Amino acid sequence: MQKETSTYLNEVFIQHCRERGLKVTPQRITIYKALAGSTDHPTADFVYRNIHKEHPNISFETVNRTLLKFAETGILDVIESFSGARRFDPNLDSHHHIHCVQCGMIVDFKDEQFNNIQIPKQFKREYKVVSKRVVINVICELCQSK
Amino acid sequence: MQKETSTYLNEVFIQHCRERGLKVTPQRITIYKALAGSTDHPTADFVYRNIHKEHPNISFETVNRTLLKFAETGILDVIESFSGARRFDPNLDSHHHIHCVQCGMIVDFKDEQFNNIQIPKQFKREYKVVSKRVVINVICELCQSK
DNA sequence: TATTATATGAGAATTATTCTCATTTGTCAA
DNA sequence: TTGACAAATGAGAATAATTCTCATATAATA
Ligand SMILES: [Mn+2]
Ligand SMILES: [Mn+2]
Ligand SMILES: [Zn+2]
Ligand SMILES: [Zn+2]
Repeated sequence: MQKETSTYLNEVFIQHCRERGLKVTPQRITIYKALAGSTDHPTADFVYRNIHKEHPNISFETVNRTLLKFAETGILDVIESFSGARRFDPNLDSHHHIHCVQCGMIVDFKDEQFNNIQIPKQFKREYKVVSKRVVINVICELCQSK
Repeated sequence: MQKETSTYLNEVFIQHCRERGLKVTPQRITIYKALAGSTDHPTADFVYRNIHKEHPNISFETVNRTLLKFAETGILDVIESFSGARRFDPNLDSHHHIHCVQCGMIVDFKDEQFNNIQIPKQFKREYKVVSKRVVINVICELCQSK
């Protein structure tokens, strides 16, 4: 079962790469698996440290470049951050974010109504919309209790 | 008229500082004036370079610290960015952003309907809302033409 | 299996941000 | 007005985040 899931992920990923002209390297497979299905919003450093235990030979440089390459080819998104490190988002479904302004935690939420948000008419011609999202800045429970 | 506007701005700013326990320094006045009424979304470096021509004695460190202090005390906002440098927003009115994913340009837009966006019920108790905004990621006209 | 374009890893370079500390200055009370 | 003093400033160093360079390795293909 574990094995089958893994095999399935591999196949999905290989397909992704083929379609985008990316070589299927062990490093990329590792990084992809670390992110697939996650609703985290990690930094490159976070991904690196996460996989480092199991794969100590993958360099930070490769992790970072791979994440950027994945973003470039639509395998994941670069999302808004409030300075500090760049944040990646492996969840490509249309969704919105709750963002704690103190600790930087980002939580997904779904909302059909918000998905239908349209760019104002006056900007429609000028700008080609890539994506859109509601971002709610909050102080999370943990940060409130400090 | 120019003079009166300037005097008025000074008074508003002095009031701001008094209410927040900030000392009114020439550096802070300069930085405040450079931002007041602007709908830009500058980085600290941009603000620094802007005022440097006229005020070559103000250090980058002071500009940066002042912007952070202003953000801390509600004189301006730190807004979402997509990596690179932190972006500030002197426009405190409730508004939304169109953000070019190529050049980083950010344009304000107003929308009554979007202002009424509520945090989903299930999160209301857990998170204290600080602000909320629609962010529309686009490719701007200029970037499209490249 | 040989070719080749692409990817990787190490280290250096660059950019952005924060820290430290000696000095200066705004504020306030006398 | 004039100190006293807490806060602010500026210079430089330190740290964090990102990108670049280039020699080597490797996936894809024919
Ligand atoms: Mn997300
Ligand atoms: Mn704005
Ligand atoms: Zn938090
Ligand atoms: Zn643009």
